[in-house]
Amino acid sequence: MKRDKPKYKQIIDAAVVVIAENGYHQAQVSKIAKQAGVADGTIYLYFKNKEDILISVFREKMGMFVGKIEEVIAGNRTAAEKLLVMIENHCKILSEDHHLAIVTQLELRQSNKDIRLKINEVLKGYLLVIDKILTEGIEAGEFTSDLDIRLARQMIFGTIDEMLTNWVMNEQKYDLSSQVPAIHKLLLNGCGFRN
Amino acid sequence: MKRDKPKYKQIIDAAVVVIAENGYHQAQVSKIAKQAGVADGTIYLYFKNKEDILISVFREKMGMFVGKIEEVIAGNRTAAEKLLVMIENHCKILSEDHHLAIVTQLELRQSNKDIRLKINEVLKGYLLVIDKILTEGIEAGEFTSDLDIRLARQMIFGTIDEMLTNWVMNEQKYDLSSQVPAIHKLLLNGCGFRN
Amino acid sequence: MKRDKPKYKQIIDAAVVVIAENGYHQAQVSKIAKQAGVADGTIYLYFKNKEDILISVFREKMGMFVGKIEEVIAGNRTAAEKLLVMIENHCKILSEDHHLAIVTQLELRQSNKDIRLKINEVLKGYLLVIDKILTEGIEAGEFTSDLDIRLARQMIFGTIDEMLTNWVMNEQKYDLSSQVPAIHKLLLNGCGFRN
Amino acid sequence: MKRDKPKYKQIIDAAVVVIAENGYHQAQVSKIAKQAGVADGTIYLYFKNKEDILISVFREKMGMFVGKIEEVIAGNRTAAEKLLVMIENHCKILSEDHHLAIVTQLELRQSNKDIRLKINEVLKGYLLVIDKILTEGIEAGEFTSDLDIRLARQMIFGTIDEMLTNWVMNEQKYDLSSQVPAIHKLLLNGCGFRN
DNA sequence: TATGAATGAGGCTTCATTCAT
DNA sequence: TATGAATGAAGCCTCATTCAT
Repeated sequence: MKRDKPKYKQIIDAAVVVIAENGYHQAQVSKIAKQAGVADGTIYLYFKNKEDILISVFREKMGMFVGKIEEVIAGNRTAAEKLLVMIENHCKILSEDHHLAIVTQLELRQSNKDIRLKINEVLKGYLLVIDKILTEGIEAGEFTSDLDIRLARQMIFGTIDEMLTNWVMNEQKYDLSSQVPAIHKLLLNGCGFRN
Repeated sequence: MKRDKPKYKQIIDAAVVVIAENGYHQAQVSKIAKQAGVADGTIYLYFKNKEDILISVFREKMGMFVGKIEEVIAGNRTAAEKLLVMIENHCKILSEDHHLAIVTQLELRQSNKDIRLKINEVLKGYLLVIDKILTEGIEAGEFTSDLDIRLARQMIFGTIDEMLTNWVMNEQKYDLSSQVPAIHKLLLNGCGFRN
Repeated sequence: MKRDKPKYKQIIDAAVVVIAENGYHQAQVSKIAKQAGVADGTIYLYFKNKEDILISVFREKMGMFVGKIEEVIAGNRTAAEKLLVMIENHCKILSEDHHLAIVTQLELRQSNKDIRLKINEVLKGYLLVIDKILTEGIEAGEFTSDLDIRLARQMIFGTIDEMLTNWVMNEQKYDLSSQVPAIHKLLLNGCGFRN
Repeated sequence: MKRDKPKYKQIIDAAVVVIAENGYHQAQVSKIAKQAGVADGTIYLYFKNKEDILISVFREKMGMFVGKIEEVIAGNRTAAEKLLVMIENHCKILSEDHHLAIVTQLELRQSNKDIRLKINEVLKGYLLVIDKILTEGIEAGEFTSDLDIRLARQMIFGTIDEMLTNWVMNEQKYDLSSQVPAIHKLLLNGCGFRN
């Protein structure tokens, strides 16, 4: 499998660096190849085309992302706690990788509709995690029973995303983690939380 | 003033149609000119360059937008009511202009950093409306007094934006207005609403 | 006759200023119209097209030029004296009109072959003055009798032209008139002068 | 080094042909590529932009030019002889390459100020050759000791240039070489030659 | 005569992708 | 597998000229 070979990951990582440092529209295949230390043509032994690189970037990084979040969530019992560690870890991962933060919050959004549709496919894993927390929360009586899961999910995802995008656009100047409790509380309230 | 001449608006409207129907990256100046019923060169009597067209589209439409919302809000007393009519009208305007919905929620986001920075300038007007509602709500005791206005604004804007983007990406198949009360309730709860 | 109307000269003079200050390729018709204080379309009531403006600039200015030189030459007796006052006056006219110097020595040379052929037609008047001096000089025994008039004319014109172009390219920093005696002597020697 | 690769010279030569046959302003990059037998994009692997092609044409050809002249001059002893072979060879090279003659005498002069400044840099090599001949001639007593080298250089260069331009504008109809002795004599006289 | 808004043709350059080695 | 030289399609913008007023 190509995805297991070292050059595959090498190219993905190079793409993240190049996109973060040059911007989406200035991330030419030749720049990515140079950053990865391979020839332009070599890229095409591992990826079908440029679009495939971009989607793969998102899939690989987001996969790691969702995996990590599912892992940490598992160690908690209540929906409220799970929501908290989800937000905490989301913020933590992006805080620790500034390049990745720029790429996912700003640059990859400039891609065209086709690519964004495929990115949305990848995002579904994250949305499922949210849905699961919401379902559990309702069942456990933590959240109001008339909660519209789809809308609540949009609130949770939209709020976190907006907060992160603002943070990145402000050049990641302030500390993200200090905002987590307040955001958590806003979202819990939104979901009609009572304990 | 050029902005008052009929051809200015004619070109802006043509741009919205062309971008919505062809996508951001396929919206060539020549297509916009053709749609507007003018020669290519005529575009440049009213706009400095292509970037200027795109920013102007956003500014004109968003300006109308914020103006409309400020207007309808003025007729209401409580922050909760104001928030409701704001969401209602936001949804109503986009529901009535599918092309505009596609352009603002999907296509213009593909623009480069320069254009997006200018678009963000325009968006500030909308964010100020939200802030005003929040401040009034806190002062009136409708919202919890320890509400972080910046985070609450990010929640409100992020949630509405995410809801709208989902709606547009689902090809505007379902009715937006029916979701407004539930979203309104989610956001009110988030703000610690009590009456 | 159009050439006698005030706007004709007004446009010619505007063209000299615009070309000198902006360069040949940046001298748009609209700039010339603005400088002349007329509308773009008015230009075309006095000139067939842009090429006609440029050729007219050269014809009007060069005509004045050759007229002036013929006039001052007439007051002298020997070919050597005539050559001297010709060079003196050529330098004097350009020294007194920096814009004209830039236009004739640098900018109009960027015109295409068609225009340059027509400019050469105008230049013939100047070359005839040189030829006349040379013929008189030979007949009077001042110049060597085996002088090839065509080549000598090329030497005289080429030398003066090169000197002037160097002066203009050096931003007219040094005094032209002080070089006249030395250039005069070089050219007289070239013609085999003896008195 | 790109300049040593065969395609570099191939494109330079194609540019000379295209400019000579179509004129400076009709020498599109695509025409040059076609004449060179390469794709349009290939041009940009060897040249930064169109301006770079034009300057390179002049530098390569003029470099060859000055090199050749320095070479043949070296085999002569007196300044008068050196001046003669310089003129002879200048005429010979252009006589043997009609395209190059058109390009250097007529077409490249239509370029804008930036390009001409860079062309002038290249020309300095030629002017230095002239200066060296003049200095040697004065030291050897062949030329008058009060000769102003700068003005004499302007005479020599201006005269040769004017003669060549006339020849090219007359469509190279007459034989250049037959004029060389007379021009040589004119210039020697101008320099106060005595042997 | 005078205006000036409108026209529309034309070319340099980038960059994803291929393929001979 | 790996290379990297070569390809070629595609679009923004300028500006001389016209013509309805």
